[in-house]
Amino acid sequence: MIKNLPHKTIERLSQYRRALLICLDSGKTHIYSHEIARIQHITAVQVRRDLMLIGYTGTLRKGYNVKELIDLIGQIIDSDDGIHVAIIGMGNLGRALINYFAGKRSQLRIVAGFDINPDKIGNTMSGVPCFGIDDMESTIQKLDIRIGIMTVPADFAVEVADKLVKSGIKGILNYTPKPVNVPKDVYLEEYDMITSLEKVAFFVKMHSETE
Amino acid sequence: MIKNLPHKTIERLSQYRRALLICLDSGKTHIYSHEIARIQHITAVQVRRDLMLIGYTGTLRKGYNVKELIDLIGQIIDSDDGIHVAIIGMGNLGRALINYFAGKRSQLRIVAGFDINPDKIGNTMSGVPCFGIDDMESTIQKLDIRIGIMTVPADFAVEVADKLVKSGIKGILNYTPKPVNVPKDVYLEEYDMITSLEKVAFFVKMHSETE
DNA sequence: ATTTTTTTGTTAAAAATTTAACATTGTTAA
DNA sequence: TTAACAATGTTAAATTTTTAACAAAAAAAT
Repeated sequence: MIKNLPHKTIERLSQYRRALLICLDSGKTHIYSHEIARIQHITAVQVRRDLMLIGYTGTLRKGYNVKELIDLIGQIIDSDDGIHVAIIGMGNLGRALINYFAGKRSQLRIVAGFDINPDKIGNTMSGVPCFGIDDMESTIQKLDIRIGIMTVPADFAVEVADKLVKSGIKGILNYTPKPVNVPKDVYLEEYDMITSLEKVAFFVKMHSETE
Repeated sequence: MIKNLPHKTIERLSQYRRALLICLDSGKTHIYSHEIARIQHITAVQVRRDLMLIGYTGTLRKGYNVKELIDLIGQIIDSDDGIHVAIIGMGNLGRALINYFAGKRSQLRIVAGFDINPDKIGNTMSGVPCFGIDDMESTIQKLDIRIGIMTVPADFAVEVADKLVKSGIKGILNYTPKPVNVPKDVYLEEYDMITSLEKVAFFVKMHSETE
């Protein structure tokens, strides 16, 4: 793929695919742009525009072929072969993510978890083996892990991020409330649940004031 | 606050505040825009612009007064009195969120959890009492809960959202991978961890291809 | 005392993203 | 057959968001 797709389009493609997979399961073979739009709370124009950008052409008045579209989105956002992912921090959030992914056949496979708690090390959780933080560097290299999801307490965030970088990881998804720094050849995505909640609270307040 | 702040600014204000609170703890009384920027991986101009929008003026060559700025951000994004929040789904993710918030003195207080599992109902987790889903409507009204965080399995998402709306909730934060529909007087924020991970994977792939 | 430096605040420009407008074309209906 | 309709695909406009440019002023350096 030589295209230079907008970041937002990438996010939506992932979401379209999820919705499409559900449609497929329910036996639907075609779907209209406005149906996809309604599911995602966006406009039909935006859906069509995104699909235009990836060069997919639907059938006039029939909509889009669900299966074809799923495949095309896969060609664009997936890698040719599976990518290995690790969870660092096997607390509640780490386990939640593992369960989230368990059973989903996806190009992204969580193949290892890391923790400092000796009680967890050596066990497997939902099929994912837990290693000690000290073995992180070697294990990441041995298992060819490319992406790390950080779900450790905030105080460990910086240290863990540094270790991940040293291990040669290519992407980090940081669920810690603490921002971390990485060299620019490592893709970093940070998400903060507190910010999201505060945002909701703000708009709730906003709305109650303006009525 | 009569201002019409950009959504992105709201998000950043929440993040600035978090960083500022840490600064305050470490005894720092003033901070420069470029220091805030560096922490958040953004530019100093953006910080200054955001602060301009909320009408805060720093001291030339001294930077911003940390305490004052924290207070001002609070005036803008917080409500005058605390807002009550509920977690629906006391699984791993729900508990993770509760622990996240535990001990933080914040205007946002998680005052109830809900679950269908009878073993959990009646217990408290990190100080948050767990109620049955069936009691949701009455409990939400009794405790004056304004915001609901959905952390249930995807299959229950739609049902739970409908119940929340009927209970008179004003904002929903949906961590389910399933988009839900709400009337437009309810503020809805959806976040999907799988999308975030797929996005990281895409840009990792992207980067490896273009070198 | 004057110059340089550093930092803020703000206007203007640029870039990214969304929305609107509309041409096109199968399909259905009159 | 012809007209109306309903959907896609695409260009253009509008909006939102970010970045650049630069004036102003306090502090530091000369």
